[in-house]
Amino acid sequence: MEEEKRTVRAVERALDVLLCFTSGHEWGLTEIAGRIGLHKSTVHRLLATLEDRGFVTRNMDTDKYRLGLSVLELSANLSRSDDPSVVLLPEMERLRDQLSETVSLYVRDRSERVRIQAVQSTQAIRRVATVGARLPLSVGASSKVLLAFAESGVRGFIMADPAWPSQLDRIAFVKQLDEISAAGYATSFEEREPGAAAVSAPIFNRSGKLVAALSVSGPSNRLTPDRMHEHAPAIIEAAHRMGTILG
Amino acid sequence: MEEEKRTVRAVERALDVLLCFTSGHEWGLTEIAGRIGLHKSTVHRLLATLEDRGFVTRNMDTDKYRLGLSVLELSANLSRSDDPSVVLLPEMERLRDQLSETVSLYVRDRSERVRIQAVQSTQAIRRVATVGARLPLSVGASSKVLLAFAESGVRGFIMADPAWPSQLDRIAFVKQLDEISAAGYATSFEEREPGAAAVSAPIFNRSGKLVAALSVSGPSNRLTPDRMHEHAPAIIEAAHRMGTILG
DNA sequence: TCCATTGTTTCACCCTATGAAACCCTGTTA
DNA sequence: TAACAGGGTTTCATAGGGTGAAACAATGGA
Repeated sequence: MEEEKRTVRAVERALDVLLCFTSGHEWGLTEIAGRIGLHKSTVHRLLATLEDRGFVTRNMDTDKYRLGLSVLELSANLSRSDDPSVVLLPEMERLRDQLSETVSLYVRDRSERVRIQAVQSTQAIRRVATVGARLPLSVGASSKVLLAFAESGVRGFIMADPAWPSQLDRIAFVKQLDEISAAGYATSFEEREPGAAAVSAPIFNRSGKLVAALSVSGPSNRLTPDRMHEHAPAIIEAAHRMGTILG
Repeated sequence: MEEEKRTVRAVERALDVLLCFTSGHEWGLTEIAGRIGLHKSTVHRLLATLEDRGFVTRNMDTDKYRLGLSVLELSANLSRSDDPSVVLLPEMERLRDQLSETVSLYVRDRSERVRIQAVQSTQAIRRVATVGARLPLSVGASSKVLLAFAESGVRGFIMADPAWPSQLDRIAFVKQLDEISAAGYATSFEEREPGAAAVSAPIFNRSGKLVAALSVSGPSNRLTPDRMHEHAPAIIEAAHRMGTILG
C-alpha cells in the first residue's frame, strides 16, 4: 500500500515552513516549529537556509520571520504573456464595467481552487477578492463549475478525497452538478460567506478542455437569485470570448 | 578561514532550482541541472518535491517546468499594510502624474537593489519598470542614493564585496557619493541602459534611517541633465512626504 | 532504422540532516 | 537582585536518507 515517495524530506519541510506564510504574515521560530511539528533546531536550520537565499527575512524589531524579496522576484516571473491571468484581464475588466461587480478567475489545483486573477467592483459596497487565495472545492459557484465541467474522473477523484466534507449530501450534490452542466453556469447564494453571492461560468480552451471558472460576485442584496440569472447570459458570453483568446 | 555553514544543503539546492525561474520562465530538467551544476537525478528529485508542494508545475505539452501556484499564494501575502510598496503607492502615482514619467521604488538587499514598486508613465515613449527586478548597486541613480545615505559601514562593506566591479574608479565614486550626500539627490544619464536617465532621492523613516530610494526615470532626450535638476526638488519633497507616512 | 536527447528509476555508499540537550540571551516577576 | 520564563542558538553522536553513477525508458528527428 505504501506509495513510494521520490521526494526529499528536508526540502519538503522547508517548503512547509514557507507555506506557513500563506496565513498570517509574521512567525516566530517556535511558532513555526509547533505548527508543523518539528524540532526548534531543525526549523532554525531551515529558516537559516531560506534566509540565506532571500526567501525569508527577519523583522529586526520583533525577531520574527517574514517573507523575503526572492518571493517577489519569483512572482514577477509568474505572470507570463501566455498566462490566462494576464491575457484575460482586459476581458475581465470589461465584464466588471458591464455588471459593476467584482470579477474573479479560478483554476482547480488538486482538491482546491485558487483565485488567479480578480478585478474589483468600484461600488462603495463590494465584494473584495484577493488574488492567490486558496479555497475549498466543495462550496461556491466557481467550485461547482470547476467540478461540473471537469474531465471525466476528476469529479469522483475529488469527492473521494478524505478532505471532502463528509456531512455533505453526495446524491444531492451530484444532482446539482448535473443541472449546472446542463444550464452552463452555476450560482451560489450565501453559500460560503454570509452576505455574498456569485455566478460562475466555465472557460474552455480551443480543444474543449476546462481551464478556469469565471465568476462574478457581490453582496447578496444586489445579486439576488433573480438578478443572477439575468446576468448569466452576459457572463457565459464573456467566458466564451475568453476561451477563444486562449490557445 | 572556513565559515561554518548552518544551512541545509538539499534545501539550498532546491531554492537554487526555484531561483532559476527568475530569468526565463520555462526550464527543462537537464537545463536546470546544467545551470546549477547538479546531477540530473538530484534535480529530478528536487523538482518532484517542489512540484508536490505546488511551487512548480509542468507544462504537459513541452514537459518543461514552470512556477506553480504556491508562489502566487505566497506573493499575495508579501504585500502587507505596513509594507512600503503598498503604503507609498498613492504618493508614487501622484508624483507620476506630476512629472509624467515612470516612478520606481528601490530597497537595498545585501549587495544588490530590488525594485519593490513601480508606476508607469502614460506617455507613448516611456521607461517600463518591472516590479521585483534585481539590479546591481554599482550603477544607476538609485544605487548611488542607497549607498550615499546608507548607515555608516555598509558603503565600505558593499565596495569590499568581491562582486564589486574592479574596473570602477573607487576614489571618483566615493567623491561622487559625498557630493550626492550633500546635494540630497542623485542623477544618472545613460549609465546602466543607453537612452535612459533617472533622478533619485532617499526616503528616511521617522528615526532617520534610510529605507528606500525613490526614483524617476525616462528617456534621456526628455530627462536631460538640466531637466533632471529642475525635477529634483519635487522628487525630494515627495520622498520626504513618503518618509512621514512610514512608521 | 538508428541515433541523440531527455526524463525516470535503481542502488550501494557514506555524507549530512536530525533532535535531545545544553546554552545564551532578553525581558518580567517577586 | 535573583529567579524565572520565553524565545533563539549551538553542540554532537547517531542512523537515516540524500547522493550520483549507471542503467533504463520514452521520445523524436535524421
